Amino acid sequence: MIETYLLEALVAFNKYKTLSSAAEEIHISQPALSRSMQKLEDILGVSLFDRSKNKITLNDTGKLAASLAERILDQENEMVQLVRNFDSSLHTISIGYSTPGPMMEVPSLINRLYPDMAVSSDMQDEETILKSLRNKKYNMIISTKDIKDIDLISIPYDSERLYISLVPAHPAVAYKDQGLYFKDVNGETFLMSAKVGVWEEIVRKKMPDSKFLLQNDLDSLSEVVNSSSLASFASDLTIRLFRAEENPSRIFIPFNDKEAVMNYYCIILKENEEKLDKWIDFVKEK
Amino acid sequence: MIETYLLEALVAFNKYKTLSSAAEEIHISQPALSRSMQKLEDILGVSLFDRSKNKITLNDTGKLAASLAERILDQENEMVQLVRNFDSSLHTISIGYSTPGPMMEVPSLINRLYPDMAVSSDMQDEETILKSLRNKKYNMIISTKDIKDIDLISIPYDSERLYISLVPAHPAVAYKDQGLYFKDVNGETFLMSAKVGVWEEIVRKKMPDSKFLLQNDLDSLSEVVNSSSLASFASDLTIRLFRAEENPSRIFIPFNDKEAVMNYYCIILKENEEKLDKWIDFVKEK
DNA sequence: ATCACTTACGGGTGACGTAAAAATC
DNA sequence: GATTTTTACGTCACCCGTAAGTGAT
Repeated sequence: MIETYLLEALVAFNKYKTLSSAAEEIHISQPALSRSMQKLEDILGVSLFDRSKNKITLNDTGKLAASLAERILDQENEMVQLVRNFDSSLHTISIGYSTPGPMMEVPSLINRLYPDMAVSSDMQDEETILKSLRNKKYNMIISTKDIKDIDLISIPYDSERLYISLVPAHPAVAYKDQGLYFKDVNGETFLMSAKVGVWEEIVRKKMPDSKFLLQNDLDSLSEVVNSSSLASFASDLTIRLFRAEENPSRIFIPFNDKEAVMNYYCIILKENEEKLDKWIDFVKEK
Repeated sequence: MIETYLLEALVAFNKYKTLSSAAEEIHISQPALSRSMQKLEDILGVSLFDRSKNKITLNDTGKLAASLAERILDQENEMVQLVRNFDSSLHTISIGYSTPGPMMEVPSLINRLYPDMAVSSDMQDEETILKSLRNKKYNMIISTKDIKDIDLISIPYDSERLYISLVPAHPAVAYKDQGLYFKDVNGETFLMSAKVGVWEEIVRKKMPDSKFLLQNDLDSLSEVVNSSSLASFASDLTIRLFRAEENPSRIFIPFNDKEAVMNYYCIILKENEEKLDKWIDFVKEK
């Protein structure tokens, strides 16, 4: 049988055309490469090169061998990739989201239930995450829609109400206890994360006269928010997670509109039921 | 990169299920195989086995790896085959025939022109050899038909006249000088090689009342012929090749029928023109 | 006790690099 | 003289087999 290093040597020579340059490229000495080529001919029992005293080139047989060798090496690399990916998929719970709220909470919950598993998170629009769930790119998604299907498990998972975040001096703070409506603050300028998923569409629609200053980075967003008197958004979920109530520089007031409440569903492929058994029990009992 | 011996080891283990039996099958010690499996896991950075203290089995990742490894080994074997076949095709002139006459003569002529080339000979019916020429299975065919085509070279190559071979006591020997006709010996019983190609059809058609005793092996045919007084066939070509005229136990009389003469054409794919240049010149000058 | 696997250890093959020679440009 | 390839030679890596150890049947 032909060892892989010989195939690599042949492919390198075919690519770089001289023994010296090919040897340099694959970090072996030039005599070593020369010997490897001889050995390959010996194993195959076939002449692969046209040799003159200080020149060596592949003959037709050699070119054929080199192209076949390249295919084998490609396949070997593919094997390594596939095996590593498969293995990592066994040790990873991959989750798709359409809004950032659950994405801040779920990974740590998962981590508590499956301490040896890695968790990967990804946010895309509703349609994309559902497709990727079916593609098995995700093991589960947190959707804003309750999708019933024979091969899917859908469990209600929490809900999230949008809040407005205001400096204490803002006049709308008067609504703190009773809450307010989008129309009450339509026209206000908001600082907002660029990655809020479906929320963006809602606030733009309900407050068409408002301006939204999008910030890509979450850290810089909170920095800007803290040093500015502009309004921004929060939710019951983020307030709880970040203990934001303890921050005296901001007052949070809930929106009362029905559109300000997002109901989430945890959706899992039936075939992943066993893998996520503990998580499913946890969500159902919530 | 993963060396081939590691893939072989993995595939063997997958096949024989225990390290000890697999090791035996591939003629290495069991500890060596154990180490190879560890090394493979190390290279891939992945666990391939479920291990208990004295039992080891492939896990799902391992099964995936084993099946991918098997494909790679298959491809490597295929490479060896293809390269060897290609090389041997470079050193072989492969010729298809539809009759045995030229097959007895051409190889030695070729050999004289191309002393370093091997010659392979094969007899099939007209249709098959033409197809195999186009398939590149043959470099050239000796056909009984003159085929004109854009990608073919067709050169008249010799002709062959059928003779009857008789014991001197046979009454038809009287025709020795003037020749005879098929109808003159219709009804005669002939000893004949089973591999005479298109000749068989001709003699059966022209001498419908004759019986033909077919002999598979050429050597035993000539033995039977020599020890029998039955008629058999020869041709100017075989008489010349075997100096059969010097054999006193047999008289050869030509058939005068036009069907008793076969005109041959040497047909070559244009793309093989260069490879067979010397042969083409030789045939043209004949 | 036997079997199956792993770990430990010493040995030998063979792939490597360095050096040198030969040939071409 | 610089470059390219091959041959020669000594070295070292590493793969192997033997032996020993551990746990399961």
